[in-house]
Amino acid sequence: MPSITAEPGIELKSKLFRGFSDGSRLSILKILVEGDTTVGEIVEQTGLSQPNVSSHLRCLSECGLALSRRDGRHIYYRASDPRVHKIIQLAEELLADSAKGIYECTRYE
Amino acid sequence: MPSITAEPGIELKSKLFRGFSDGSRLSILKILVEGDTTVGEIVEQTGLSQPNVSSHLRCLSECGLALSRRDGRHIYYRASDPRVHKIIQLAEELLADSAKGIYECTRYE
DNA sequence: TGTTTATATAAATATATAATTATATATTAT
DNA sequence: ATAATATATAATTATATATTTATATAAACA
Repeated sequence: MPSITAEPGIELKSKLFRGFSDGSRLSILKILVEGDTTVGEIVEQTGLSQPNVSSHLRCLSECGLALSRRDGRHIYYRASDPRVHKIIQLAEELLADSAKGIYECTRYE
Repeated sequence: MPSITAEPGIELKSKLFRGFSDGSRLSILKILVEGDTTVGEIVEQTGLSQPNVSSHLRCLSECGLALSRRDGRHIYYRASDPRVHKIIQLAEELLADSAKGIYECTRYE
């Protein structure tokens, strides 16, 4: 990523946003901000395959957006910080105001 | 994207976050939230190639995160909404805190 | 009008990532 | 110890996307 004045940590920040930038992960995050949830419940609620959910959860954990704890054979996941919820809410507000423009967005380069 | 209870608009929201989810775009956004900037200035400040910047600007515009206006042969871009800045700030805070948490961690349990 | 400057687009390539299928690990119960 | 349940990992495939190089458009100016 060639960049002259690239602020240090910019890659880290963009990685953080990747947690939110996929439909499956965002659905999962929206469940996690409501509270502790097992992988199985997430699988049920999203309709995604179990390995797929597991893979996304790993990504979210590594990015610092989710935390987990084991209880018996279940593993409970939750959002790591209330700001995860705030970020989603801000985006939803922003989107509500400019939804029309984004409808036509099909490219991401 | 197989999803049972996928909230309507979830794909749209995740698309919005894609604007932030790439290092080059995030660098550009951080410039845009400071105010009107020409493409040339962005190219200079980021060190990215002109076509690359142009391409990212198009994405940001289509996603509703940036607006533009032409003035002579220059085109000025800016963030579309103050919430763009807020979202970035929240993410930075979140990262700073989780980094701090790791830094301050002296116990290994 | 022709040239220079500023920005956008197109084509090609390389890389990243999401989802699937199959399998492994960890915990509890029998 | 074995089976059942819950979750994670690996390998594969398919698709998305970032970047480069080359070219096109649009405005200002000589």
